Amino acid sequence: MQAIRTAMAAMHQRSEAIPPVSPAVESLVRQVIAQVADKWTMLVLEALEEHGTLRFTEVGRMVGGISQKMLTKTLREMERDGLVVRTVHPVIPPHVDYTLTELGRELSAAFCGVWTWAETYYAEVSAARKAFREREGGA
Amino acid sequence: MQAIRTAMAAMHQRSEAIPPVSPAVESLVRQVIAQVADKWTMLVLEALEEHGTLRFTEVGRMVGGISQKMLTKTLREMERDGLVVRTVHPVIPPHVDYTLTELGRELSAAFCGVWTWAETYYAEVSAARKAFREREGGA
DNA sequence: TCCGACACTCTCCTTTTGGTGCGTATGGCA
DNA sequence: TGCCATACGCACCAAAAGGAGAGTGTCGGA
Repeated sequence: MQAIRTAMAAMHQRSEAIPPVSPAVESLVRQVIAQVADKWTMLVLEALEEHGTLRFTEVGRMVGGISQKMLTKTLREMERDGLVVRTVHPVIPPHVDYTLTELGRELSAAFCGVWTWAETYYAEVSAARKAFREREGGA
Repeated sequence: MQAIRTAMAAMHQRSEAIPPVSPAVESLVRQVIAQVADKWTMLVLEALEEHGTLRFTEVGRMVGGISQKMLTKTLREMERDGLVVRTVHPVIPPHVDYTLTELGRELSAAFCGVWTWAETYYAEVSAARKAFREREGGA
């Protein structure tokens, strides 16, 4: 069934779906979106937005339920993408601070709408899931 | 290093980081966010918002670069969560339509800010990545 | 004296994600 | 007669995500 893929690719190259922006920009935007539309990124963003500068373990506490591995990775990626600044204080028990950049704060503001949506409609999503289960799943 | 995890869990249970909302709601909201903050979900949402009602292959074309498996899965989850309506026309070459619900349109609107952010700042993200590479990576 | 704390890194392991390709039902078209 | 198109489900497989736990280096406190 690669016919569908071929058709997709062809259509995509001809960019029928996206007339206003160039394919290159589209691709970059999608890359950024895919990177940024991540659960942990969103959560860390929220934590830093709400509490300002935090150190490693504090971010972990605020986010809750994240492993150090994922925390390190997420923070590194956010630093790479210019969303946070990482400040290392070369003292003997290590001390590292993380702060949102302007870019990070902007993104946080943009995600605010999604948070609001989730808080506003999570009950409806639950209801929809229940209805779906009863319609297709259990019955 | 499960000390950190234990501390996190304890803190989280005591919900020091999230005073305004109850932990149960928080958990649900996070679940919804995690579900919805997905690359394909965002892309499908965009496609349906922009083009209205589409059928399976059309969604695939609009999104671009998605396999049928992921398309099916994403669409099913969105249907389950009440974001799209799936209408099956029982004709012999199968015909299935997908349309956003009001909930879906609201979410799409909420994500609009993130899209705008990405379009506005993708160049800065690229620059930040380049700088980071030069700082830590290659040099 | 010896453990804990910080901010990681590294290894091992399981789970999830995602791709490819095959099957399917059948009316319409060649 | 026989192949195509639609919207999938299913099986198999590779790759990536993600968690658990151990190691690190030094210093201050018990």
